[in-house]
Amino acid sequence: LKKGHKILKIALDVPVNKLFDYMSDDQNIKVGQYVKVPFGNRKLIGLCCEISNQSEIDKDKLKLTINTEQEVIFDSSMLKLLYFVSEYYHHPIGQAIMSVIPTRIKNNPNSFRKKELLFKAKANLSHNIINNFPKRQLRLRKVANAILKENLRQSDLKKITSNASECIKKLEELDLISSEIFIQEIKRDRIIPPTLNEQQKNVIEQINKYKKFKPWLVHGVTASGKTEIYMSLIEKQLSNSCDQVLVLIPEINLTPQLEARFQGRFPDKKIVVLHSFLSDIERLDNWREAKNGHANIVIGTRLGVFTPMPNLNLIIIDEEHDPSFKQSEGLKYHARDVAMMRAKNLDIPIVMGSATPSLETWYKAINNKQNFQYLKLQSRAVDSSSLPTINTIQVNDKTKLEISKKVIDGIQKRINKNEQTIIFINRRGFSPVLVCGSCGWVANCQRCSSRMVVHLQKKRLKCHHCGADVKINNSCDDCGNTDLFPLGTGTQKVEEVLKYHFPEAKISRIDRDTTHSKKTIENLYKEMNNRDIDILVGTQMLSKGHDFPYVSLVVVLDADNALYSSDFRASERLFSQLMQVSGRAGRGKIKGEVLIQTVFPNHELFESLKAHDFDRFSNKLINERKSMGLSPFSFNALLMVQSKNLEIAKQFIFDVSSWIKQSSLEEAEVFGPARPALEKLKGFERFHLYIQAPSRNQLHSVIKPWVSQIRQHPYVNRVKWSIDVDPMDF
DNA sequence: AGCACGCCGACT
DNA sequence: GTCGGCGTGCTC
Repeated sequence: LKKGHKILKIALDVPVNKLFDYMSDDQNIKVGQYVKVPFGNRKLIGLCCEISNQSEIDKDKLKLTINTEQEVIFDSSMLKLLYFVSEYYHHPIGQAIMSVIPTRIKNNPNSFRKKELLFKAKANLSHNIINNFPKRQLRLRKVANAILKENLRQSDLKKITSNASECIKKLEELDLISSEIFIQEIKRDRIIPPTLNEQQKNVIEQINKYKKFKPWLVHGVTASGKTEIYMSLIEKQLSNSCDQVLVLIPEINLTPQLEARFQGRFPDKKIVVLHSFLSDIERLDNWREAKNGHANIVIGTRLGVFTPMPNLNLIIIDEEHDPSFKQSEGLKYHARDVAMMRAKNLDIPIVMGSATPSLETWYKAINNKQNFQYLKLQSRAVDSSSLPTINTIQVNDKTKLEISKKVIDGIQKRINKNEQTIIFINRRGFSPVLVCGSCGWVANCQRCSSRMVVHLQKKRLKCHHCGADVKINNSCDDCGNTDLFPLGTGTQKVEEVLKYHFPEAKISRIDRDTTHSKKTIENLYKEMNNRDIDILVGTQMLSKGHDFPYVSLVVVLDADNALYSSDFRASERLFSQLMQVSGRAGRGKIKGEVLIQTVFPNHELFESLKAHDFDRFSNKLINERKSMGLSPFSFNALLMVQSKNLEIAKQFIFDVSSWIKQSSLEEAEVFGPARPALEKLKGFERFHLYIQAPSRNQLHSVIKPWVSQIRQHPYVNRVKWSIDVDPMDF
């Protein structure tokens, strides 16, 4: 090793589970900085993870780094977390690290958001001076007058005249104006915190007793005032100006209202948000505010769990049960579980809240596993709002797709009272498909083994898996018959039936087809709050914690298909969703009612729901899971393999399956290989292999050597494969 | 992953 | 003859 040279261990975005060694003579280089390096015959950007004077690699193979960036991206505690995450989820270290860095830095490490300037008149700028400007320089006068009148934002310059920036330059040369960085004034209407009830106070007091690592589950019915509890805990944690708190929330919940609510509660604290609707540069800006410790409160969706925060001392996870905390592509992490690891590493408390906790968390909490503490809120925070009455409506196979008379009457009653109705359709696996009346042919997707969904008003068929979009044929592909009709209930069809029954009512629909942007969702909430909508028809999106104060009726159609789903989590999800949508009713002063159409009104799920008894149904599910050895009584991983070539996929999955079956006779059970519900997706033939172990340690001790073995398989580069630890959709 | 190398078949 | 298809192997 040359004198003055160091060895850097660098994380690169390549699917090889190791760090790469490079030489550098940069004396100031620090762990966590970005470096550009030659890799093969391309140049890559990577993160310096270790600095050493040793290398296992032949000296003549070691290359020199090209350059390094000043900014330190991750400190050692973040790197420790990322090492752990890479191991836990069996994802290559370099890809794990690189995938959680804001994309903007990767593309252009030196990009900072351009600060907008604000131009101000200096004391010597006066009408007199302006009048003495040369007569011909009308534009200069115009700009000067504007600034004299009031401070001028850079973005407003063009409104005055086209060459305003030249005029500004001139005025600055004449020393008549000054400029400073423009800071958007945020309306900070201080929100006076509501008086807390006894149970809220009790919860807060208990949590505040501990300063060190402790996971808490706050289990409170909808509208029991969980957010106010978070606020109070945050207030306590932010006693110093440099203290930081991380709040993680589900994807759909992050609205400007929430941000405003936090800002109102903490008017003198810096709050930043991190979610997918931000532009890259905004995201980077906010991320940097968190990293340099300026931001006191970081509110983010799942990726937010990887935000560097030097003075983090509390993590809050709202709606802990929400599936959007699990990333399903690339590094398949669960933000809640990563947050647990992070809190443990930092020895700080972590608070999870939900009205319908995930079975896993609930089970851990009530049994104090992993140090978990369980806290329950029994009643709603606002006294006048009581829980809605829940009723089932018996339907049979023939009538289950129709809207029953009781529902129609209920809706009419609300319309008369100027109250609102929400119609919830559990669309999972249920959409209108195109069927041939004479031979029974069904329109399938060409690339996936799924059915095409009918979109009537556009007269098109769409595949909800790959996005394929084709015109509806007027005749059957198989027999040529023209008797094609849509079968099943979709939100559109329900909307049509409702229009027929209530021609005067204002009906809106919320689902994946109507709601691709944040704006439409926000508009919808606005319209609901202005009572511009009478009936809102929608899917799972409706069950995500939004307040609709004028909704007094919630109707659930199509609830049953989850009861006999092959997915063992389907009934947990349905129960949770129904409890959540039920919580949408009667949030204000109006008493709420929930009507559920079902073929099985006596099913335990509906009985528990009617009694608002989460524990009752959860205990039943826990017993089922226990007897079947499912999560949380086992620890699981799912190997997914896909290839355009069926034979290659088959060969690969059967090979690796036989490897693990041989090596894990004692520690784990292996199921499969099997074809998933969607055998073919986007033209790829798919296979799954499911691994189940009685303990976390056993699962990992089986998988770790196996994954290295998989990476040696001759077909590894001919198939797409990945491992999902703690999978959610199996 | 992304790229080069190398081995085959099918073209001006 | 060589162009390009894909299978294989490697990257500090």
